[in-house]
Amino acid sequence: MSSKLSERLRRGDVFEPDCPSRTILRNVTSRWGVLVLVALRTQTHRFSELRRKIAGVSEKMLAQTLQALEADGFVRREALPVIPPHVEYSLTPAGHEVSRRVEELADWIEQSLPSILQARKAVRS
Amino acid sequence: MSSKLSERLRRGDVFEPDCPSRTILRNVTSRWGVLVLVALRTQTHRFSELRRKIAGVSEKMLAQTLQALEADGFVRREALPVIPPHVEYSLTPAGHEVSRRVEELADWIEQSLPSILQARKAVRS
DNA sequence: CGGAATCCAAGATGATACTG
DNA sequence: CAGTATCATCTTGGATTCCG
Repeated sequence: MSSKLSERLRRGDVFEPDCPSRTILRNVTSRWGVLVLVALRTQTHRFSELRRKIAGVSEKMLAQTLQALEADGFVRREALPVIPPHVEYSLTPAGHEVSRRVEELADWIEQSLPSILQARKAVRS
Repeated sequence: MSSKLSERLRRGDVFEPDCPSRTILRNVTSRWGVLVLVALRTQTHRFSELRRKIAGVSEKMLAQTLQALEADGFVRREALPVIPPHVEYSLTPAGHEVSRRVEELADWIEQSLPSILQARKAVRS
């Protein structure tokens, strides 16, 4: 480590327990955050569409995840003032940047799944 | 969706709740899994070295995380039969592949942190 | 439809003590 | 040193209910 603490904090350092980058990273890599980011890559989605696409997520967790990603500036929320309500979720430019990297990770795992499962040991996590 | 369910499961699909790829993804993107993978990129590490490098992790969680990543075939554990014990952790070839993608994500967040924090809203997750 | 609010179960995390 | 075991706690996650 050649850099001083102040420098590392300015630039962000996930190895520092109090660095905000850890929080961002947690939101992005959260159980549903990953899937939301990947799901929104192809197109904007309504709340209920996301719920269907991301099988297994509850309303509560999806709403919570979307709020966190919106707060971090990765997701844009547009509510059309109509009845019944109509809300569109899409990626911001920054969101597009992260989601690209998240998807690369997810894609690699999906494609490598067969060999991963073979190499997998019997030990349970 | 043009592919049938059977095909999607063969190849891995993180949007399928029962697909093993979701479990792998969770282990890899877990709170400490991400940091372990990035930490091991530069070099092999002993248990205590990892604990120091990944500030904030408890012994229990580090051990648990390492076991999960080892079970998935991403981390190799080598215990030298000496007293006191000496254990080395390193990445397998597959582990190197995932960690590369994980690091790209972490790096982007670290470097973009300033602009992310500016765009961040006051809403709390 | 798209949530917010509430309650509760389950899992993740941590501090501490102990051991080969 | 490198863990394991135990217990306490904090956070996640889900089901349900209600509302504009």
